[in-house]
Amino acid sequence: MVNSKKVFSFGIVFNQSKKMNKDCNTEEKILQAARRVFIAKGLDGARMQEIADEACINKAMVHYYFESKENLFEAVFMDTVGVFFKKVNEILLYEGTNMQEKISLFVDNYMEIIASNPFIPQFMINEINRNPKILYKLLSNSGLKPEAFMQLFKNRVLKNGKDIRQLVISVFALCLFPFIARPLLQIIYFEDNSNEYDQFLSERKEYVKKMLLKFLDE
Amino acid sequence: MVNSKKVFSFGIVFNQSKKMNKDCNTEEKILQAARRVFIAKGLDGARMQEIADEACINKAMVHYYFESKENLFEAVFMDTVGVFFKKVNEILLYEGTNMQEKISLFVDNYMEIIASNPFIPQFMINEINRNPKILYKLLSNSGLKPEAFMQLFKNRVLKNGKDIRQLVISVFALCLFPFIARPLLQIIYFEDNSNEYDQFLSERKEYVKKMLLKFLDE
DNA sequence: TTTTGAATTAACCAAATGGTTAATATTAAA
DNA sequence: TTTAATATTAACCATTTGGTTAATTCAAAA
Repeated sequence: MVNSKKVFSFGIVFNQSKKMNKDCNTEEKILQAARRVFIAKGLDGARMQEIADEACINKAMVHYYFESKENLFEAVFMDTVGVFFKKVNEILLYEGTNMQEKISLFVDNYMEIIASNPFIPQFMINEINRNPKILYKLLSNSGLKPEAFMQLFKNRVLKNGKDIRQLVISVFALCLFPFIARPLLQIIYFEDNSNEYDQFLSERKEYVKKMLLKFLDE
Repeated sequence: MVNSKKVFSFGIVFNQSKKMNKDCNTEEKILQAARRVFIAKGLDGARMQEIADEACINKAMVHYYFESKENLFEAVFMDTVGVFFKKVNEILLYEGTNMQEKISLFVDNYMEIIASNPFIPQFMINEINRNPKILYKLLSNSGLKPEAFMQLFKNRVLKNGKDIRQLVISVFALCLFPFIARPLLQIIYFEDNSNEYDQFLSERKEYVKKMLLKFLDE
């Protein structure tokens, strides 16, 4: 039998297991391999055999630890996006003396986080398209409150409550779109030069801040 | 034998075929059914049988007209995005007396086009991630020139050539992101109320224009 | 009316794929 | 050292799936 530790542990390994093998444990190896494959191929494009190969284990082990492909994918998704949400949550707590400073801090830190996990936005969008309900689970699991973003624009909220969602979504748009549409944009506007695109991304923080602050300036 | 008319016709039906059946022709039925299924399920998630069912024809017909799934997908993609590119190309020709007016016209018309094909951005992004090379084919087929967008910001180019790509990509970001990430945003910021989100989208044109014009204002 | 090529269908096929099983190895506790 | 639970593997299985085929229908030209 199988249902003793693994399923629904979502990458958080409770050390209730007697032996957690020498160098690295199998469950974690599977999760990481699965993440790579799912991100590269998507849920439908991914093959359980490929995940097993990537993790250097027998395919039966994947089912031993996660039962089904669906299950494994959900574990990977919750793990990956959960960690991401936590990081975002952290930077929302950074203090700034005024709205301008808060926004600057947020844009810098947020784009930094995305830059080190550039696949996450697309991964989330794909999954939410496929299965919107998973987001509810995730939101309640992660403690991330949508209202927290609104706090960034406190002054603005008071002045013009109606526009606040337009504004928040614009911030995300400006930050995320260059990552989501990278392959497309890199070909069209950068002759498919990857280095140039990286350069573009690193310069973008300043640009986004400039645009937002000028827009918000009275 | 089979290779007489169909393959690579990409939805453009050349009337070289003797009988083009009464009400609607099969090739077009397949293309439309395939588009629906591919958009809903993705290339890997789509099933040839489902496409056949959706088109109310025998599965063998799909292979008869398009040979392989890959082929059919490419036909659908080229057809769909090709038509889209043509529409965008058209609105780029609209005259405006100055940059401000050009941008306003573009944003209005572009978001209108997207609103009536809201699935296209995500469809393109997915496909380019999977197979970046197809974009080269598409660009040369469609006559859409990336530089054409730059023309929108002619004044700006002269003043600050470096930022022009940041600007163009920001315009697309602000217009497209709310469509790409709709299911996510609708849940988080609109309590999953579809009507409210539609309202948000229709109001967004004004917002985007306001933001861009204020930013570009000297 | 006959003929000829295209259109259509039901049945079929081989490969891929998610998943299982039964046997074996490993580990740590008793 | 024995034991009992967990971890691991190779072989296997049923189903799905993209794709094929051979027979049939259909439509128009001769």
